[in-house]
Amino acid sequence: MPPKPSVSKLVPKVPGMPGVTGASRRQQYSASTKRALVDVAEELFTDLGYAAASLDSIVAGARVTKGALYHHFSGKQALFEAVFERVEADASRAIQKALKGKKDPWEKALAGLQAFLAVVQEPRYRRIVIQEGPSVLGYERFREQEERSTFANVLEIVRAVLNAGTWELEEEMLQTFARIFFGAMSSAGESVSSADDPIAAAERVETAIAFILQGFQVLAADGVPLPGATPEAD
Amino acid sequence: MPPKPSVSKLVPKVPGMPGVTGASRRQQYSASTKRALVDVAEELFTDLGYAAASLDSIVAGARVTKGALYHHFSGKQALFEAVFERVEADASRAIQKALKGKKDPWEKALAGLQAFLAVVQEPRYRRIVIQEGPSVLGYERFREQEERSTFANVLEIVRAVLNAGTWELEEEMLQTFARIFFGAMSSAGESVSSADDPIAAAERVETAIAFILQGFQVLAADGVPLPGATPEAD
DNA sequence: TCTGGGTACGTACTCACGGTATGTGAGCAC
DNA sequence: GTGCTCACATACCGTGAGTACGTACCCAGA
Repeated sequence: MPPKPSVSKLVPKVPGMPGVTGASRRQQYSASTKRALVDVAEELFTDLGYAAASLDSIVAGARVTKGALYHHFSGKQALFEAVFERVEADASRAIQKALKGKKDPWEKALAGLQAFLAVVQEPRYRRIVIQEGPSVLGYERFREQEERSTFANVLEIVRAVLNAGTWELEEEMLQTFARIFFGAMSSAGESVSSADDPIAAAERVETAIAFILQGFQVLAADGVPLPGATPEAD
Repeated sequence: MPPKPSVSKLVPKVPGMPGVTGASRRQQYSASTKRALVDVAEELFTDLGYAAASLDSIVAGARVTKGALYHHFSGKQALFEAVFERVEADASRAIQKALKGKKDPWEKALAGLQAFLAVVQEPRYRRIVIQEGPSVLGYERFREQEERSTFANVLEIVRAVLNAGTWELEEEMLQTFARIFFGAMSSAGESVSSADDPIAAAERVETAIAFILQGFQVLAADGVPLPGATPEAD
């Protein structure tokens, strides 16, 4: 319990909620105002979108004022970026977790795909990362962020799968394939989340991508070189 | 209410040499104010983005006032939608044109892919459709628009390619494959347009996608059924 | 214990921008 | 020429991002 000053004025009370004390948020969590702002912002950005979520409503939800917000963030966009990074980081961690322990590249790929499809269906990921991200951050910054988190996972998986055989791909070609798969999975994931039957849709996506990967295997077995590959002793 | 028998037309009087300054835009192009607004809006939305392009600057560029704008459009978003639809329609036409005359599905696919990669590199398409579209229109409306134009082209190509062999795919599975390829091409296209060497990057993408399609062919030759395919007499 | 500076806010304001309400001249219809 | 509508123009309003500045609190050092 922090030392109680004689009078705390301007306490934003919740009207009609006698159970909630009038103590200011600052007194309760003075150290975590920033987190409270990000929490509320994440919710409002998810529900309303960037433009429609006003700073007034965000600071009201966090029970602070705009002064506090501008103390911690340089502006609305910076607040959004904080939210964006957290959502991306969470998504990346979820995928990493799914990959954990899988040793076989194909198993890894399947687990990663499933985790990715799950993430893409989260409302906050869809809204904040996919829908608003490019517009608010600008395409360059959006791409940078993506590169460091979710895309990195896809790249890792693709690398594992494509290098599993007798190929040793050029880095640029590998990046190209990763881009292609990343886009394929994103788009497919979005279609899954807006499908009438998401479970069936997810299965179709998994089947389709597995089929594509199977094509890779067969080509490898037939000795067809991957484009941009340098032959490797087997 | 009786139907209007005549169409009111404003004939530009233009008594002599129309000076560039002075005369109101209404007198010169009163019938095409709407198009002028869309033209200017397209340019400003492309250069500045949706939020940063103010209506004041748009109406100033079109040499009208906000009253005129709100006479033709219900608001800023409606104006954006008009721009969006035109850009999408142009893109779709460009792809259709590239497909024209190609009979062989593989040839068709390659031409379509190249046209798509070209479209994705246009600044207005990148900014208005890819970057701002989902955010401004909302995901649902964005998806709808896409479905009717660019995606429809991809679907057509994928249908031609996948049905070329001995398969007859279920419609849903076909849609899934089309989604996957659409996403792959979008993502790849974006990476192409932001690459240091777009030409080389485009070649890599074409190579990679051709390789994937080759996998389909080989699997078909090996008699591996496409998932969701009903066998067909050959 | 006093004091000075820094931190973490709160308050009150400005300004730009989207949207609206209303005014107005030009051109038919009769 | 009178009245109506269309195609705008102008003036205004509300909202919301961002800013200037004040202030309570905390800690360090004298």
